[in-house]
Amino acid sequence: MLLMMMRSPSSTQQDCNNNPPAVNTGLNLLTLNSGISSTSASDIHRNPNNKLMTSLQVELERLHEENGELKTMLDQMTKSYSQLQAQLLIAMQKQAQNRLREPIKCEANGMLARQFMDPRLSAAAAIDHVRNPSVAYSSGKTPADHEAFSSFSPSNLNIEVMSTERDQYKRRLQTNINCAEDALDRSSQCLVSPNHTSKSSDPNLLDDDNDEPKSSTDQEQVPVADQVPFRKARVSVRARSEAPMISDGCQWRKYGQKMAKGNPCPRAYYRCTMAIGCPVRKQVQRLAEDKTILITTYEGNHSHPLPPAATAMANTTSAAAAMLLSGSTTSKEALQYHHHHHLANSGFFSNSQLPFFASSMATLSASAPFPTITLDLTQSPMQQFHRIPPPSSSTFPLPLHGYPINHQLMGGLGHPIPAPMYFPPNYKAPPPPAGVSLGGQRSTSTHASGMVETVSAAIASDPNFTAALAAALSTIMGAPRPHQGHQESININDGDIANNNAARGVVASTNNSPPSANIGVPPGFAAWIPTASSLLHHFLHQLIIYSYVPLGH
DNA sequence: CGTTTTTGACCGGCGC
DNA sequence: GCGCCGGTCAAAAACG
Repeated sequence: MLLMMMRSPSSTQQDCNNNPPAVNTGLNLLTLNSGISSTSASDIHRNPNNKLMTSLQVELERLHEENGELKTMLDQMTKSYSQLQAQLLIAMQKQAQNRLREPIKCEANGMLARQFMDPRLSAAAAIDHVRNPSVAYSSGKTPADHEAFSSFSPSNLNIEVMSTERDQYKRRLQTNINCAEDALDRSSQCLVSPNHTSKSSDPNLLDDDNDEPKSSTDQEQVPVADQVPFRKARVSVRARSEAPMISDGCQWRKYGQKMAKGNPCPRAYYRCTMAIGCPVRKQVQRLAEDKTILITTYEGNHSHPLPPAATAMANTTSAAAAMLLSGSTTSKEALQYHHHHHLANSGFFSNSQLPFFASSMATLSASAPFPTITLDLTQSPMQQFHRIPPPSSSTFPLPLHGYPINHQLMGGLGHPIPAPMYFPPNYKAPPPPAGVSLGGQRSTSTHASGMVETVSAAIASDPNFTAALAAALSTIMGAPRPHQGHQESININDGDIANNNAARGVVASTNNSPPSANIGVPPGFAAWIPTASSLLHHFLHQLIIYSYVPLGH
């Protein structure tokens, strides 16, 4: 597309004018090409070599930059598209299995694991699991990806899927399942209804305003995505900071401030201003008990390309939200990770490959109105070691590399918080620098991904986790089957996630990939365990990556 | 002068 | 219905 515009500026400009400026890149290219045509006419005659070359070089540089932006936007659009197709696939599988199985029964405690299920996210995980083993942290795609993926056409599935989803929704209502219908927010995740995707590729259509059905016809034809409930997830980050706001790589504009009940410190509301219509918002408030702790709560997914500094953060929050919504960690009562148990039983500390690290805690809160995952970066390892998870949340330890100290996050208060350094998602942490005190732990070179494996294995090896996972997945699949044992199913032993065939990447935030040969998903329940496990796996990986995000801009 | 922040008003959800 | 509360809006002020 860019080449065409370069070769034929006039026709391109006309094309851009003919089309409504739904896509931002169209406007950018229009400006770019206008610049080319305006500078070339007179300058060629005056100074045919120098000026022309200079202007061409400048324009070429701009072209490269915008090309990169276009690629990013295309990635996002492709991501949404793949998620939609995943949704279709899982709906078809559901239909096939629902015909063979009995209706879903509620759990004994009344809290359905399904409460935090978003079938679309799980479906995205599932299809990614099937499509590509190397999907987890790869945002790059090849033309072969799209070509192969395009063969996975949903067009012939639409009618059947929609009827299935409708029936499923009715059944859900009839069984009085509290499925969080009251907390719809389709904009908070990069998922759109099929009609949206088919009509436009503009990522801005993920906004709230575009979620409403345009007509009764649309409502009839697309009842699935518009009616299936969608939980709004939040990701909260606790960090010690004297600054009024922790810089996370994005640009924010304050649009409100309120005094929250029970807290003398006001709560500030920020909106992302990196793109018009970006739905992402965040709240910043100091903890009432400890005013040195800053609580930043993120909500929504960005509808625009992010700077490198913000990418990891966004991936983290997105992955956390996706994980929360996907139900991989299930409900508050159903699953509590007592990390003492993990530490004792999984060799969490005894692993000789683990260096000194600052531990962080991720707390999954099921409290209304929104499920929230809290990343606590304020506590020292020992504090967390003795910390008791709140009864309404699920907590598990998150090891974060402890060198060097993040003074921005810590606010100079002496708690070892991971250093803010940005690395690409598939980055492997370098070995600790020589001379770094490991606090009594053995000093070895450790990769972040290796730590992910350890923690993931620790969590996944918990029988409670597996049981809850089985319950959660069973709600997706329709009915549980006796799985083949989590240890066999969860094969997390390779630091390179892309090569891990057992735990294949599956989070909504990063999932564009070429499909694998085995398109069909095995209907067995055991096949789904690695998928959910990889969600957890990915989440942990992202959390560790987040510990390297640079602060400040 | 354009952008950002401030701040009171407004709105919707929820409980009583 | 009323009040409380969280969240958002928007006009005015402040800022660069």
